[in-house]
Amino acid sequence: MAKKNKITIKDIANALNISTAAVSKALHNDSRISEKTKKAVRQVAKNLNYQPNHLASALRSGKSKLVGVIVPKTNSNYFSSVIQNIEEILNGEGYNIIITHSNESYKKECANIDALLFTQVDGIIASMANETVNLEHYEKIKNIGIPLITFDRGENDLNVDYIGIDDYDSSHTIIDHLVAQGCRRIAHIGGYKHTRIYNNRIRGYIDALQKHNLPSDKELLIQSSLTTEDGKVQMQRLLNLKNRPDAVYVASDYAALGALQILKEKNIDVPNTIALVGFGNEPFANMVTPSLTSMNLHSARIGKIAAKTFLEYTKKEKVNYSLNKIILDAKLIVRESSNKKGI
Amino acid sequence: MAKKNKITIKDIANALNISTAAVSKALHNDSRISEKTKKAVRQVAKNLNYQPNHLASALRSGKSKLVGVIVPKTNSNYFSSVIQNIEEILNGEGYNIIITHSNESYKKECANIDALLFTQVDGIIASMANETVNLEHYEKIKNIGIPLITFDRGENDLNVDYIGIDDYDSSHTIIDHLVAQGCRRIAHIGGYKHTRIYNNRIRGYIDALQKHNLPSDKELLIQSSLTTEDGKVQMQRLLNLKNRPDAVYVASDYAALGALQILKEKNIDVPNTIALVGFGNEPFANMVTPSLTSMNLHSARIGKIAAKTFLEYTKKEKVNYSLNKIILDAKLIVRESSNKKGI
DNA sequence: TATATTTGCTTAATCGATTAAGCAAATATA
DNA sequence: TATATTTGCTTAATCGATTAAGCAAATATA
Repeated sequence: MAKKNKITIKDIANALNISTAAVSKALHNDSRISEKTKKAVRQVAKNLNYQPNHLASALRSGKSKLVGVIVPKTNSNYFSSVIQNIEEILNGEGYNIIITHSNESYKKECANIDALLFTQVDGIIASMANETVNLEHYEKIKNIGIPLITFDRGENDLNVDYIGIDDYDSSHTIIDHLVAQGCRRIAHIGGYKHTRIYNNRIRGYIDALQKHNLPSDKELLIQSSLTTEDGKVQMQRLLNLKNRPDAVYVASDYAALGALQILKEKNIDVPNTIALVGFGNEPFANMVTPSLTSMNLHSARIGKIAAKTFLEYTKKEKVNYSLNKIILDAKLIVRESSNKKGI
Repeated sequence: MAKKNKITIKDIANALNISTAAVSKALHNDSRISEKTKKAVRQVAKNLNYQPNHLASALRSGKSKLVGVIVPKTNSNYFSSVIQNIEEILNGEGYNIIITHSNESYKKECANIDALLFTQVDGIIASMANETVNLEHYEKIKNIGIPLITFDRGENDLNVDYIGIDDYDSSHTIIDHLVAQGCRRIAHIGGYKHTRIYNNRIRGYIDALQKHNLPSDKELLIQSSLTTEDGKVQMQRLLNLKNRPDAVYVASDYAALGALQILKEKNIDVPNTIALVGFGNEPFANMVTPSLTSMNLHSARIGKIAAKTFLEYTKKEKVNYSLNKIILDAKLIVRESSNKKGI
């Protein structure tokens, strides 16, 4: 019935014969409004089924109570878990989130940022696309003056808060583990060097090999897009080598999955002929046969910290960006694909 | 520098010594504004780096250009694919989407709807939580008069557009396949009957068995939450039967995965002792060993159709809800877990 | 009792963009 | 040439909520 005619504070004001200002204040529990009036306003609001118009209050207050989230993809468990935890924290403080994904495309990422700024979000929490090298679109966010928090894939150059794990150290943990398993010729299918986290993993890989006095063979270090498809391609490339590796450390579970499929196809014994370690601890790591050793990235904690970091900014008068790095320790989950001793 | 002082149409108007009305019209390419003025306005807007204030225009026009999406979970490939495709279509028409997930909880779903309505979305595309039986919160959306489109998990009682697959028919396809494989005692780990899609799958299962003159044993029909965890529990229950099934049709890949893990644990030959079929064709269906036969649900098409259905409504003067059912044919992807003949 | 403070509201401006109504100048038509 | 129409803008109201400024009545303080 009464479909179109939405209830506004004006309707409440008219019903009680008071001003809209009084209604607004009563609804916000202003101390200068009498309890009697407040009660009456709340009652009428309830009776009329009043729903505040968010656009109007957002326009007036300058706060949309929306936070934008940019992830490279939503169909990875890592990112969807981060998102869930961001949402949980922010919902509790009256914020809603707008989720966008770049699909690893720089162009899409730019479009996402434009869309989010257009929607007048109060802040942005982002993890960058693989393609992203130029950071101008992120500088745009900073220029507007709303909080910008990065996680997982961020860049030092941007000089904003960052939450992630210690990638350099994680590589050490993985190499230490593989060496302890008796592996001596360890390959690395890594991401692109221009992305900080992948660069750190590569550096960690090289330094850890050196630490163990193992040769660092150039043909064993591969840069990849880290998709399942490219994992297959790169694993095949490693198998084509005259001198094959006895272990492969892959910087993403998705690519590790592709590698595993090739290894199974070729009937290569995993872990005894070639041990395999992934990164990210996606749920399927536990589902495949052999189950995949992988690094757990604490997605839930990262999401919660990112959200809380944003909330910190909202309490400040002015946004002063700072590279506040929060680095968590990742945990290696050892499974069949790298456990030669069978326990 | 010029951080806080955002550029508005007033700034453009002042720069050119014309009215804000003229600027607004020029930016919207109104035919009553001269080309000369339009060019000047566009130039100044560009120079000043003008970004329209979405909240203001949304408030005035009554259109937020936001669409809410409610899914039970985002970490399933099915839902994330639907979302991606909704987004793709809607972005093309200038809409942004707000993604929320109920986490299968009725309470969370209610909260999501309130949050979306509060944000003044122009429409909602939803798939219901497992827990949802009462539909009052969805009626609220209808009362407000914005488009409501459901997919996958919808209810006839709601009488709104629905996009999904033919669940009843899908069960027939699966049973036909299992019977062709020589299975005679087929169990069904299904969802809750109160959810239409699961009820249809159950009805299809029962009718298909009858069609093949197979006994429909009550102990072989199980209602489940269809999580991986419950898949394990229910598979164990089936194995405890005196008269075990020789095939299990599970209404979700997640639960099928749990079932498969139990079967592997007990060293039961899949598919030869017990054949297994899942539903949803999640990516891991292809990753596990043995790979899992499953129903492909056309997530991309469903997302695109849902978005286009919403867009249809926006072209109409008034929203007239109608149960416009769009039913796609699901496709059975036969893999190792049910392929006894080996090809 | 006279003055100061507090209480409980109202008035009017405002956030930025859009739009109905209208007006003067330019152009078209009779 | 006189009138009608079109062009290109302006003025002012509006979307709904918030808030600074202010006022009268009630209460507190000197």
